[in-house]
Amino acid sequence: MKNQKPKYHQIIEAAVKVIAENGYHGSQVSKIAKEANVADGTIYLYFKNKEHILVSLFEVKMGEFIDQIAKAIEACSTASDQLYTMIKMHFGQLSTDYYLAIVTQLELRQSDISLRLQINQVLKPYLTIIDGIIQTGIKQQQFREDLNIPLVRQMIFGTLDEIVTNWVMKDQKYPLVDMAPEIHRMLVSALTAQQISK
Amino acid sequence: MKNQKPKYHQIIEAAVKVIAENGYHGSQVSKIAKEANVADGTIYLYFKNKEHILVSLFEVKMGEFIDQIAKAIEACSTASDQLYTMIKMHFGQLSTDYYLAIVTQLELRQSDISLRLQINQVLKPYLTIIDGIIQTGIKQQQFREDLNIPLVRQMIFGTLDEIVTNWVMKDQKYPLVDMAPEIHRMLVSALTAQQISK
Amino acid sequence: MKNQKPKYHQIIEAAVKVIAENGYHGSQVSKIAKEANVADGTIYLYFKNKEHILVSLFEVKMGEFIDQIAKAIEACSTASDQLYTMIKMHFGQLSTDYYLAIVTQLELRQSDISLRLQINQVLKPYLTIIDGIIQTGIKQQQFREDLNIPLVRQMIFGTLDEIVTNWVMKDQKYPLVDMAPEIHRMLVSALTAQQISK
Amino acid sequence: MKNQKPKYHQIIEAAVKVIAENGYHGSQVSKIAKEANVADGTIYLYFKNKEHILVSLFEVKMGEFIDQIAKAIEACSTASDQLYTMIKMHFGQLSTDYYLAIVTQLELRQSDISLRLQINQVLKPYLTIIDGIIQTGIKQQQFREDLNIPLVRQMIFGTLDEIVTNWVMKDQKYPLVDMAPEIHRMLVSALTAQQISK
DNA sequence: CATGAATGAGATTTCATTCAT
DNA sequence: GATGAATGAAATCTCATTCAT
Repeated sequence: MKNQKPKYHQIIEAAVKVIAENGYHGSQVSKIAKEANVADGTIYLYFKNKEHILVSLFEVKMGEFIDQIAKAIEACSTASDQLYTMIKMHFGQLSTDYYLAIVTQLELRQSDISLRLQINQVLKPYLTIIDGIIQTGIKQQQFREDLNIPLVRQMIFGTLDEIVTNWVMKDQKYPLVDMAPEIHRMLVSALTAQQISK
Repeated sequence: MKNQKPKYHQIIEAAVKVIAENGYHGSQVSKIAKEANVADGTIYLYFKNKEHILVSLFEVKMGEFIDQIAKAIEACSTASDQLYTMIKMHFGQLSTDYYLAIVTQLELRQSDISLRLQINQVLKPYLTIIDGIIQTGIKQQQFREDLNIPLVRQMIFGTLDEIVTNWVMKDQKYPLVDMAPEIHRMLVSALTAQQISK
Repeated sequence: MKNQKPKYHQIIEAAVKVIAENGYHGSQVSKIAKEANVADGTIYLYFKNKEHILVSLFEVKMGEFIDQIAKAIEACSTASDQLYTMIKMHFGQLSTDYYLAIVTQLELRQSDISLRLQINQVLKPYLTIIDGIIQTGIKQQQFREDLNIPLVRQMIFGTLDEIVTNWVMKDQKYPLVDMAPEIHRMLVSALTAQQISK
Repeated sequence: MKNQKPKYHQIIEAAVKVIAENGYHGSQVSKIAKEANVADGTIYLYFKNKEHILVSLFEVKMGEFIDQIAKAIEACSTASDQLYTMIKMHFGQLSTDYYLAIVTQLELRQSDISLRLQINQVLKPYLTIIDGIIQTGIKQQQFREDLNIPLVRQMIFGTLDEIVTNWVMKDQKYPLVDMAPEIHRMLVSALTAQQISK
């Protein structure tokens, strides 16, 4: 698959590297072209414009990211396990891919709103996965049945995202994955029917 | 107070409006100057450069935002009440100030990293307030004593921030403050010592 | 005389200092005003515009410069002595007034052509003095009678000016006045009727 | 040779013309680009910035200027002949190239000191030629052996430069080259061992 | 398919000068 | 006479995109 459209992937990989190293505003098309070993004009044979490189980058990388998570979750039976797996995978993948973490958590957020809306579209399958976990939890009577699903989804995603962003900005001084159990415990508590606390 | 440094505040207010209406990249200094009814050059009597307008804007507006929250919280005795008040205030203030919500949730995030770091400094007092609530809850034995405070803080802030951002991006179709009780309930559950769930 | 129009002279002196220290393009009117301890607007009560400050500066300073030379020359009987005195005075005065040398030799030359033409007017009396010396030398049959006076004047002035400029640019590493006898000897030779060198 | 890097030379020639006609401060990059029939941005493919256009202009033009003189001098055996040739060439070349004379004698002197220092570097080979002539004259026992070479060089260059500048400022009303014999005579006299004038 | 030279629109900031107090 | 806050015109340079080869 990598050998189909080799230039296409060359350019995407070059873009990730260039953006991670030079920042969003320091990443000119010509710099990406040079890193990809193609001419500036060649970029435009594969991408409509600069914004399209970034959207495609996000599509490809987030696609893999989400696929990994989806696959891993299939193996889990309870909603709690699924959530735990998701958190570990989310943290794990971004821990592993240094450049990707910088690009998605810091640099790509500097894009303008039109690009951000497209990025949100790419994230939708991830949000759907989260929704699925929540619904599973409700069905399994592990989570409260009166949960407002979009709200819960925003809590979960907002929490994970904020934690990763903090970790990236603090130069990854601690192992991100170690945070998973604690986060998992808190999120499950948040969603679980409370015993009468007297 | 508004009459002290009137031009300074004129320019800040103009900047909020212009950025909310034209987007970060569509907000030229000359546009802000025209909206503020001053000459382009006048801007530079009050602000070192364009970035400094944005930092100042954030300082002034977030300063007020945080002060309001801090004051409201003083009246609350339990950590749970404090948290509820904070959520309501956070949502309430951004619901009320349409322009400010757009600017802080969407537009200012497009700034480059140097500006984002300055913005983070401005947010610190807010994070300190959150930490205070958590510690109060622990002391009052309402929250678990083994909480990882930075992590909890990131969960709380990430959750609220993601919810507001979603609300802004969906054109504020629902009353944001109505989300407060549900969020509060989930967050308190997340932090509360769980009964043995068998 | 200094107490008449005290502000006028304050501003001139401030301009010399500011230009010497900050360079021509680093010398804003506001900087000169601050150095002179007056308000920006006050400058315009004494000078029509910025260019006028510079012309006036040159008039005052070159006026003194030329007066000193003229007075010294009166005491000399032969053209050769007059020339020697002139050279010594020219070098001596610029050696003594560090700031003035920088301003006249380096900074003021960056002015535009309209200002340079005015500066040339101020220099005219100096050129007249040089012409006078040449004519005296011819009358005294010390210099050749077929000299092209404007040309000779340009040689003399061009030589002195170039030497001073080199001296200023090389950070005044050697005593400028020490060059006088050598220069004098060469210039006198240039103007003297040559013996048949067969 | 002109057809190598054609745009580069187009821009240089355009710069000379535009600066001669509009003055240093009236020569915007866009004006030079229009005169050169290229887009504004094209300038920056060949020159790092505006200052670099001016330095390059001076390098190219003075390079040719100096080469011509150097070549012409090779054919002369005595130092006196060399000096005469140099003067004639110096005057001749600037007489011929109207625009160049204005640019080098008047406009380029308005540049700031950093540019002037670079210009001085370009002039160095010319000064070396002058030094060579002086040394030849000494070796040939035509000139005095106790000459202070740097001083003599400054006299020669300062004289020629001042004369050309006067000629340019007076709108070239007389044929500059006609001055050569007179100047040559005076300079040779200045450097020649004097007969005892008793 | 690939190239890369050329394009040209667009915005921040400075600073001489004014004028109401 | 003196002030200094306010003015606003003006120009360099970048970089996404094109198109002839």
